[in-house]
Order: sequence, then C-alpha cells, then structure tokens
Amino acid sequence: MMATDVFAAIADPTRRAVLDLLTRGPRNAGGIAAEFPRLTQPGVSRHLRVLRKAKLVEVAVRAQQRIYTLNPEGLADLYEWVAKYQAMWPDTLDSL
Amino acid sequence: MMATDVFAAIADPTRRAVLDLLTRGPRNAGGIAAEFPRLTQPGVSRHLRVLRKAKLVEVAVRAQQRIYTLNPEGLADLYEWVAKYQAMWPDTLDSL
DNA sequence: GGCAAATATGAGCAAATTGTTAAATAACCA
DNA sequence: TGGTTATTTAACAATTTGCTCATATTTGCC
Repeated sequence: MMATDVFAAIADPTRRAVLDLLTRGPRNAGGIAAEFPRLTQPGVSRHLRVLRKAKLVEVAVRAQQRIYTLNPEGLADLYEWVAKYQAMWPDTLDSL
Repeated sequence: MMATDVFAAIADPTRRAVLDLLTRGPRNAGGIAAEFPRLTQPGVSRHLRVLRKAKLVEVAVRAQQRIYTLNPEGLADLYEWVAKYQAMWPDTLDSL
C-alpha cells in the first residue's frame, strides 16, 4: 500500500532539494534550513513535516535538535510505479 | 533537462489513473473521460492538458477526435531521479 | 526557577490547483 | 448552409499550498 502522498511530497522542488541534501548525510533541522536562505526557518520546518509524513525522512531527537535522516526506502513504491512505465519503452539503458 | 512539471503532473491521482488507462492502448478524449464518471468531460480535458504539457502523452488528430497515446519516455528523467535513491538502499530486489 | 537555543505550530494571506457550467472551435454530414 | 459531434477554452468558486511573522514547546544550562 503506497503512501499516496509521496507523489505530493516530491512535487515540490524545495522538498526534492532537501532530499538531495540528505543524500550527503544526516542533518539537524537548523542545518537544513540554513541551506535555503530564501526561506524562513518555519517554512523549511513545514516542508520537513511533509517529508516526515510521507516517510521519506526520519527524525532522531538529540536534545533540542532534530536530526533528519534520509529514508530512501520511502521511495520504493514510487520506484515500482515508474518502473512499470520504464519497462514500456525499448531503448532504455538499464545500466545506471 | 527534466521537464520539472512531470512531478506536478503525476502528483494528481486522476492523472495517474489516466496514464494507467493509457497503458492499455490509445484512446480518444471522450473515451478517457467516460472512465471517470465522477468528473465532467471538461474536467478530464484539463487533466489531459497537464499531461500534454508534461509530455507524458501525445495527441493525434483524427477528424473531431483527439487520440491520446501514452508517452512512457516522458518518465525517463523521473526514473533516473528515483533510481539514484533506489541505489541507496541495500535490499532491493532489482528483479522487477 | 529562569533564560537561551532549537524547532514546531498557529494565524493569516496570496497564489496555484481542481472542479464546475457555459461558450467557443473545428470537423463531419445532410 | 445548418446541425450534430468531439473537444477545448473561458470564467468563476472552492480548496489546497506555500509562505510569512508571531507564538508555543522542549531541552539544556546557570
């Protein structure tokens, strides 16, 4: 059963940028927000909430900090969804 | 260069259902709309426009009809995007 | 207890999205 | 030409989204 809000979660470019950032390793909320100088801290916090609900990130509590970690498995169902279509075109270099 | 609106296009469940329908073969706009009795025909037409702009479907003109065909290659960049994350978890049965 | 630090939440607002009904387009047919 | 068929577009209302500033909440430290 796919968390259907995964599609909505990745629809926003800021949230995709957060995911991309987390591929480099875990970060606390403040560190994430600092990477988006054009947004306020609460703005980034709201994006983090969406990613949390979509199970694309996980949070660990360390004192006042919230350490966010990427949860790539959260994209497993999306991967299967798109793979179904990927199988439908012939000249796919499946060697990624 | 990824058509970034692909993410927005697939965020809507109706549009995903249209794509799924078109995996069974091309259909004219009316035939597609008929599969969504809870929506009006113009409503479906607008979804088709979004899919068109995202290059996820193609249209052929046949008299008054518009024949829609799935363009699975339109998901190629999305496939690569998600594959990057897919590579990050270990226990992936890559045998789909 | 009282204050600072880190983060989340509430309220409010503008812009985008999704849906509707009505009207415009375009092609075929008699 | 006039009418029917197929589809899109226009105009508008309702909802959702994304953002902001201000206010909680929670934890650590003195």
